[in-house]
Amino acid sequence: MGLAKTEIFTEEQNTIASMAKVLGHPARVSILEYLFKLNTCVCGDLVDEIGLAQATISQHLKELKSMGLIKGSVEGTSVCYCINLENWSRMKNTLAEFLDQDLTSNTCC
Amino acid sequence: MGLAKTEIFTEEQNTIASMAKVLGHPARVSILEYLFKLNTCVCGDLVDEIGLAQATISQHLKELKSMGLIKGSVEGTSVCYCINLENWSRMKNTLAEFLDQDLTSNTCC
DNA sequence: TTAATTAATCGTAATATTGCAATTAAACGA
DNA sequence: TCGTTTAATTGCAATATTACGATTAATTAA
Repeated sequence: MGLAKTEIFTEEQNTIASMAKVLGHPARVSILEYLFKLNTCVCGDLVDEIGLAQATISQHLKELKSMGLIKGSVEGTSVCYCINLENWSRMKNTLAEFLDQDLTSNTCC
Repeated sequence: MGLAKTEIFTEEQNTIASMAKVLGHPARVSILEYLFKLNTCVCGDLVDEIGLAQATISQHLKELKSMGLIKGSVEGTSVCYCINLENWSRMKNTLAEFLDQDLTSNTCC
């Protein structure tokens, strides 16, 4: 079907999955790393930095924005992007909690 | 195209993306949480536990197995699954390193 | 106003993902 | 052996994702 049956899972499970999903493409990972590395807003040069067409980058930026991980502000003819630290932190905590699960004992395998 | 241009990204970026991708579906999140909760191998009852068809569960298990996050051992007519702790830990560290990026200063936004 | 620049959006093609019914394969018990 | 049980695989349909050319919208500079 191509459509996940979100209604049979918990809110938490759907949240974790959608957070992970937005990180599930190397272009978006690359964009995020670049924004962190620059440590400031990035106006324009994302298309040059990553080797994808302008329309494709714009689409990935839209997904990152819709998950709240980045924010963009219009600056003249260009748009400046940067990490949304509050939401990034929220995501980090949610995913870390999931990843930090541990088995106290591993009785069989 | 539907096909990610993996060749233009770094090995690390592709690794992070593929790890995140496998966590990007609530059914797989649910399976992993169940395996952690039970704290032991699970033989069979995954289909009852999660409300998806047997073929669908089997497919998700296959993806988790191919990423090395779980391992299954044949136990008579059924198959027992459990978390692969070494690989889980590896993934946790890789993703944590990515998520722990921080901005020392946020000069513009 | 007009041209130039930049990024979003639209439209489209190719591929991937999700889900399930049906079938197959493997192992056990009678 | 034969039926039963369990899970993998196959085949298919529906939807999602990725990518990009072309267009549009918005802003600036001349």
